Amino acid sequence: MTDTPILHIDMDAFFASVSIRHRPELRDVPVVVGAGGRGVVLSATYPARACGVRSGMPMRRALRLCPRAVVVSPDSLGVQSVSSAVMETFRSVTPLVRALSIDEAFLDVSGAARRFGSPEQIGEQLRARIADEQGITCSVGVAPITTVAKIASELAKPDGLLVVRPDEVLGFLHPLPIETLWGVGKKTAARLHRLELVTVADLAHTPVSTLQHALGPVAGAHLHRLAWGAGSHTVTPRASIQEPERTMGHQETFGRDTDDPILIRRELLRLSTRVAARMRRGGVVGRVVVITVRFSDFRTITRSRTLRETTDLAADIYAAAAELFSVLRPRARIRLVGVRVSGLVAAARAPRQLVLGARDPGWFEAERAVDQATLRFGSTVVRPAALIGSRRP
DNA sequence: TCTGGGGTCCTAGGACCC
DNA sequence: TCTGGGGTCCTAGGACCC
Repeated sequence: MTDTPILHIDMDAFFASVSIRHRPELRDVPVVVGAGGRGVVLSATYPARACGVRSGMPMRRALRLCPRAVVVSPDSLGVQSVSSAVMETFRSVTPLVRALSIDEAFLDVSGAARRFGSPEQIGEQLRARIADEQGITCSVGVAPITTVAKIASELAKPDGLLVVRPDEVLGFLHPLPIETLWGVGKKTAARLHRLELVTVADLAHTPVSTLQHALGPVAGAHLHRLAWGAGSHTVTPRASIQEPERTMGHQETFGRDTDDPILIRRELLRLSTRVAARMRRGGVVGRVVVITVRFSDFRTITRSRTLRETTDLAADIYAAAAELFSVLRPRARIRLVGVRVSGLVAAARAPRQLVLGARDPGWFEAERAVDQATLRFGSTVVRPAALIGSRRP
């Protein structure tokens, strides 16, 4: 046992680093990863950041700030396979790995001390291995609790490692600005600033009731605990069968705002088809269909419908999505539509209801055949008739 | 400077049931 | 006649994270 067993490991500028690995001549050039047109910056190398480019920024603005930047499309990079390889490297040290996103994970290394050394040594070994095997750098936070390890890795960036020992936790946390805490974004920070709270110490020494009044009972109590160094002392890997993802969805911004209902319905069908295929691949079914509509003024609404039975069929998902859209009667032009299914459960565990007049089982067969054909021949081979010959605007 | 796409979790009101 | 309290589900929106 060690007293600082939690590692948080975070790749440095992940997408941008992978693009440099592919094209070493870009090493000292500003590189911006993202889609063109109306996209935003996914990731930028440090030379690009020196020009003021930040992730989340509209691409157009980034290129205005840094006209000589090289733009790389994220699709071409194969980041998923790099991510999988990195996670495998983590698992070679401990089974207690929890991926938080494509490029970061928590590790509990308390059981790995005898084979690999102290948490700090393990962190350095993993950094060296990832640099060696993947050609990218990462940063590591080492702490007794998850929340603190996460902050430590952020402060260690780029290409660093930071250890926070148990007796250092409060001394480490309290001088930090409140925005550093996980879950404190723009709006929450603004509310706290109105109470003249600036540092984590300020937060810690404010009565819980005051925070709850400002932020709500759950968020207020949660932040107060975080300010006193609360967090998990261990890491539970996600067991995909018992704990499937809770929602799955896709959305897409049109190249140009539109009010053409045929175009919009066609897009809803395309998105429904993608979501359903992914659900079947993941072995999940769901009951709640949610559509998202974003208007040209960026106002965004959602509409949802709970189905009588769970499904993983595009036909069901699209039927609900189209029905939800048809009652909207939007007046403004539309910028984006999305389709999402929530209330997901593992298909094997879903209650099988025998309903009178139940759906023709032919649908199951048809959509599974599509899955098979797609697997063998690619996604353009089989698709709904309404999508044939269509190009997105 | 005109703002992506993938998610998670919380809140709050109303329906409905006991 | 003017009135309860709790629990759960559904729906919509919002904040946040990467």
